[in-house]
Amino acid sequence: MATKATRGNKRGRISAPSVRPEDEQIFKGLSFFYVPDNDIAPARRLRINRAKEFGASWTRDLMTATHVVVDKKLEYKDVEKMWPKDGFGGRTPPKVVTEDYPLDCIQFRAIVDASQRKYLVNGQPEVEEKEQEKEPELPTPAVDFGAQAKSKSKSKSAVSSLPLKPQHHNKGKWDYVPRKGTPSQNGDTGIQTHSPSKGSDKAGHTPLLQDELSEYISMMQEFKDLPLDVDEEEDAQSTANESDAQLDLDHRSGSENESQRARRSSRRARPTSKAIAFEDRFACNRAGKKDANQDNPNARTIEILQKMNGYYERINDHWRTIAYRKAISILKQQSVKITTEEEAYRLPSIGRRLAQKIEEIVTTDKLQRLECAEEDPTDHALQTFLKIYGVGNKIAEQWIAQGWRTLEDVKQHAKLTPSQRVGMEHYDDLNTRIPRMEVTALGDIVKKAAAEIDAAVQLIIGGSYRRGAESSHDIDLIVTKPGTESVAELRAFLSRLIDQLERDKFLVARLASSHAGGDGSKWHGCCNGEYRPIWRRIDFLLVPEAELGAALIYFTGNDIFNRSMRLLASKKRMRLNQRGLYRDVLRGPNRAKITEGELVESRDEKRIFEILGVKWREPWERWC
DNA sequence: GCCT
DNA sequence: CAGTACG
DNA sequence: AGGCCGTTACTG
Repeated sequence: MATKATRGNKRGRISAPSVRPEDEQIFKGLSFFYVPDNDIAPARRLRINRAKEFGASWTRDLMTATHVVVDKKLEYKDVEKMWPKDGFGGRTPPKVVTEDYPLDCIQFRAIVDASQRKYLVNGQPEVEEKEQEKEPELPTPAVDFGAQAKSKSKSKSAVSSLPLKPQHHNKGKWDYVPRKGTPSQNGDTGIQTHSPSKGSDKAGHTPLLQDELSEYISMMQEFKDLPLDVDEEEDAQSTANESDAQLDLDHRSGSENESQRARRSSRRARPTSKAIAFEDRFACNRAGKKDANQDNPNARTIEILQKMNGYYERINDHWRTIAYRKAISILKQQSVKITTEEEAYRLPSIGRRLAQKIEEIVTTDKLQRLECAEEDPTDHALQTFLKIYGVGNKIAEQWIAQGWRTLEDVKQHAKLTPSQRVGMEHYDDLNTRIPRMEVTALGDIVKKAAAEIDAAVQLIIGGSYRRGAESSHDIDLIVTKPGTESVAELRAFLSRLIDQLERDKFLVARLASSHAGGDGSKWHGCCNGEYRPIWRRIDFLLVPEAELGAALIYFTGNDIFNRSMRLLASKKRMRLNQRGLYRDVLRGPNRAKITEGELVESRDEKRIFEILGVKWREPWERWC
């Protein structure tokens, strides 16, 4: 719409600049000196006029210019030679920029930073700047663990070496529920025994790189081999599964669409410099930690994209949310600031649109789309409503459609479920974060009560606490006991524990509890805080020891980490959930049953990582 | 929004 | 069943 | 065109 004015001239001759409304006069007070100093070429004449539309004046006198706008085909020395020998007489010399500069300003309706690298004229020395390598032309050769870019064809990772499932269709359910317990005692648990590539050379050679987890895998590999001079990354995983039998399907030739892959440069640093390697190790090492954020060079970009993501979440634009999440995840792993669209576009999970947004953020320090979104008057109400426990998009939307905008409106008019009522009445409490120390203390209270009921029961605090968070949104407790093989063996205990804690006035509300007799395994509710009468969210998860590993992965998270693990598993024709890691079964049209042998591992957290081909990561390294 |  | 919540 | 985590678990 903003371009309408010029559009009118489109096929006619270039007319005099129309004047833009006041608030678009971004160039007011600036005068541009163009190099070359003419407007003969229609294209640049158009650009000059366009700058005028936005308030610039076109000067033919270098001495009065605030900016020197240089044709991209010219060199800096062409500009330099017109520089007055006796200087500018005390006034600040004009800034030298390429012709992109005014265009960007216009596009973003703002005066952007003229000193950015992308506006440097050919041959123009950089002002200062330190890091930020120039990156001549070609992006660095990809060194993704797909590693096709390497001349050696040896590099493979276990990750890509298992046969990949094209997709997992079959939304139907099975009729059989596999039994508990991991057959880990039968040394055969290894998947490898079953990894006969089925001769499906074609099926199993895609180096999946698209999901979040694989990004981390690649990082971990980078980390791993950085002390060496980065020979190859392959044996990174060989330890992960002695299943090197599967290497047989590793001979994927260059068959695959490497061109496609090659487009995307790896975020792996080239091993050219130890300094770089070290830096990257540092970044990668911290990428998985919770505090990897603040000094990330892309922190501001991430911040804004996260806001945008939050908006789409509220809007319930599910798939867009996923795209943003992936992009943010990738961005967090970058050790270098991503400045331009092209730079961003090279990264996996970042397409044209996000790349453009990233550039806009970097150049203008904001995102128009976001500001626009935040102006939506209903958005504030949406944010408020969604923080009520038990209220999701549907309800929130309905309420807003009713015209309600505040909690007061809801309180007066809405019909609430019991859970939502708790969420309403303790809105502030439940949206207050819990300091780590308090989580510890509350956990101790529960542990003490539990010990009096059954000394053998173990309680493990999971969630963000286990990841080392300084504060948590709730308290996640895994309830397990040595020797147990099914949830049923723990249910009686939980029942007694809950009763006791309610008598103690520790537990104050139930939100979602498995009804006795059922086969439930979780209990959600509220407890009193450590000191003040403040309510805290608390979750119990019943876990037989036989499933502890899988449950720990689930309950430790974070959510994105879990989803990537599960996605990765599915690509390998396996399934991961809170009960265990399973190998997928070939299901007939009528959903043939799963046989018991399908459970691969559930007891040992590390084994699940291994079998999945993921290098072990400590809980605090699971921040995505 | 991105990817296959 | 849809909706919500859990990591 | 169709997938994007989980035959998740719980509520009404």
